[in-house]
Amino acid sequence: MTETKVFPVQESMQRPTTKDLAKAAGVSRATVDRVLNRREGVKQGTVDRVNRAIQELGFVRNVQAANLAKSQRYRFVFALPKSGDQFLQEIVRHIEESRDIFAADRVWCDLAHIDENDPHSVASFLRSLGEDQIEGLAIMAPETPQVRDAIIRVQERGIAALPFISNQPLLNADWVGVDNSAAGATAALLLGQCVGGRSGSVMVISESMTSRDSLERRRGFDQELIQNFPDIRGLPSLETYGNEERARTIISAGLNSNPDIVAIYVMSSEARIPLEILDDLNLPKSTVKIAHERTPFTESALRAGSLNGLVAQDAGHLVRSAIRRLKGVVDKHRSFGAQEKIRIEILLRTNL
Amino acid sequence: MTETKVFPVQESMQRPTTKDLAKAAGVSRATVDRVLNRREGVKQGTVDRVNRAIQELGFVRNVQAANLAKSQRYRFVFALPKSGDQFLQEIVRHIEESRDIFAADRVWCDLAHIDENDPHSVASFLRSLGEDQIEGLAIMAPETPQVRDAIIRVQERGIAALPFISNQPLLNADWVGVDNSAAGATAALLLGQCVGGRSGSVMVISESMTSRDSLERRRGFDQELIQNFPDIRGLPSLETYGNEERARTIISAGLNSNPDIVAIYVMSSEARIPLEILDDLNLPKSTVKIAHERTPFTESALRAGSLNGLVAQDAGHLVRSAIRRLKGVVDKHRSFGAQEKIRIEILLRTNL
DNA sequence: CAAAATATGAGGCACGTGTCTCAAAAATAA
DNA sequence: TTATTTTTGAGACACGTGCCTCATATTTTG
Repeated sequence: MTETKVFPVQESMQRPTTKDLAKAAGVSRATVDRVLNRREGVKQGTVDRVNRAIQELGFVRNVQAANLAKSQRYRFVFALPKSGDQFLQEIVRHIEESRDIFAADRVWCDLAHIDENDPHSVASFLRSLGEDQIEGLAIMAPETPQVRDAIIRVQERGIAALPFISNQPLLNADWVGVDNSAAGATAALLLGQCVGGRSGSVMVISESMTSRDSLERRRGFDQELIQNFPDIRGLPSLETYGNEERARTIISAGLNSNPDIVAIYVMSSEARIPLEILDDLNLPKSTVKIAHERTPFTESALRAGSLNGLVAQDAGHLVRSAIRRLKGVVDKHRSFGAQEKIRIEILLRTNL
Repeated sequence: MTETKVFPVQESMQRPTTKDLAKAAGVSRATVDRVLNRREGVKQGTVDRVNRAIQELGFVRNVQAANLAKSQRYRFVFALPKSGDQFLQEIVRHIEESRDIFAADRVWCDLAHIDENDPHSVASFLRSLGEDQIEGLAIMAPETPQVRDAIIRVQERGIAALPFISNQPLLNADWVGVDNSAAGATAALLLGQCVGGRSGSVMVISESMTSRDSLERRRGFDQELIQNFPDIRGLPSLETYGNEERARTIISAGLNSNPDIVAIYVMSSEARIPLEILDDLNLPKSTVKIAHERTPFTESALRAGSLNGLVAQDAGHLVRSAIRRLKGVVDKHRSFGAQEKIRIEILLRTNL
């Protein structure tokens, strides 16, 4: 049997224009324009007639033409913490890559470094953003009343604002990032599976436990461990504060005082320092190690077998998703829903 | 410290137009157009001058304006196998979702069902596609000389063609899908981890082993198992041919004749039938089960704990990536490289 | 009822590029 | 040199929408 299928062409695939709309609704193009762009001074009855015509014809505004007419540009700023761990460097790399990828879509991406631990300075940065300068903002900063309010005010000024990686839960807008509690649970499940029935305790290393993200991650981790791996006990989080000296001290101390450690969970996105320290301390080969985020370092550790698994969010997806969503907000797109959800990825040696 | 940053605005962020290009190169807009669109009859020296100006100004063609001028549309066809397993249904669902998402970009997606096991009919379908009907084609069909040639001829007719999910390796174009060998290896690694040191054999269930995809997956699976889990032995693949009766028979027979089975690997994307049969046969709870692809069925099986893990490719990403790539080819975009690579996902209960 | 306010229409220009045509200039051949 | 061919320029129109002005039609108010 021949599977020939003739595709509908020409007329039927020509999308209706505002002119068609005007004719169908029995109004002028000017009125159609007034309705489409929600201008004042149109009778409700007329608005309804136009909207009905939109429905019937399946009219979709030609965003390209509209952007052309408006000389619309998409100037976006990624506001990222100063501190330059490798994960952040990956993010920056992808932002720079995106510049080329989205250049054809009239998207500009700029970087701004903020002092994420100083809400005051972050807020003042946000205040400095005018809608004549940018159309959108993706911001990675810990949740703070001050910052949250500043973000709301940015939005009120007509700028699309999107929490990025760090959620701002009170801001019930959508955001780009993963569910940290689920990420922690995934780490626990993966870790538990690798431990494979042995019993003992897990060392948990974090840069700091002050942010909501860290706390959620830890909570998700503990819950999963308690429920499904009763033989594995999570130790209190060791906080390195990003300080290598301190990290070395507390990690050795932790190992000495807990001889039953069967696994180590490096919870923060800066995995390099703790992992390097652990390498120096030559642990038994059977000690399971799980970390977060894919960086050149964690990737090669995984390949070398000195790391069992990685729970990660795809830096490229994060960046591109943020751009597409900001663009969607500017274009007044409807629902972006699940399609842009960031997955919690599990990376093993075989699926890098 | 206040983190005020003033962003460069206006002129500097106005992308140069063809008019600017013409002025910079000291030629007319007509000549710029001739160079940009590779028309004949321009002296090499002039071409070089224009190209130099493009470099210097960092000119990027405004695709939106160009498309508007050309009334460019993107009519794409997804040619998919008739057989309607759940994974394929997911793909179809995402294609339909994409219609709305990409409508604003003037993208139409059509579906065509092909008889994937009849290369002759597939080729004749491909022959029927004219460049006046569609701009791009994503095709999921097993590799065959006949099909491969037909695809090449489709491309020669000026239609963007992209192997979709099923690779056509001899066609050294890029494609959208995952490395099946790595996917198999990942399944093995995950399975081995879950088995956790026990020894025994693995039942491998597949719909059929005729396609290259299946063979590669199996090969990747075996290699990983042999290298890293010497205590686990992979049994010969059981082929169901999509027939439930047959599946039931061979699975029970397999279980009876191999009492040391510690794990089951459902290799094909149609996991529902084998898994339902396995549920009926109440195996020991400790039997590890790994399958491929996320569908409503496998998802709930994972949630219920009757499945240990899933190795999947994100159906939504596959579809959207295919659309973006076809669009890229039509627009003569440069390199899409790694940014659109489809990941091999590991799904556990916690990261659904 | 007239006067004022509101609603709609007609038409034009702009956005950046593609695609024509026709004329002029430059290079090449005779 | 002149005749011919090749290369370039100038200009116009189109694409679909946004945005503006001004005039006319319709409704509301006093």
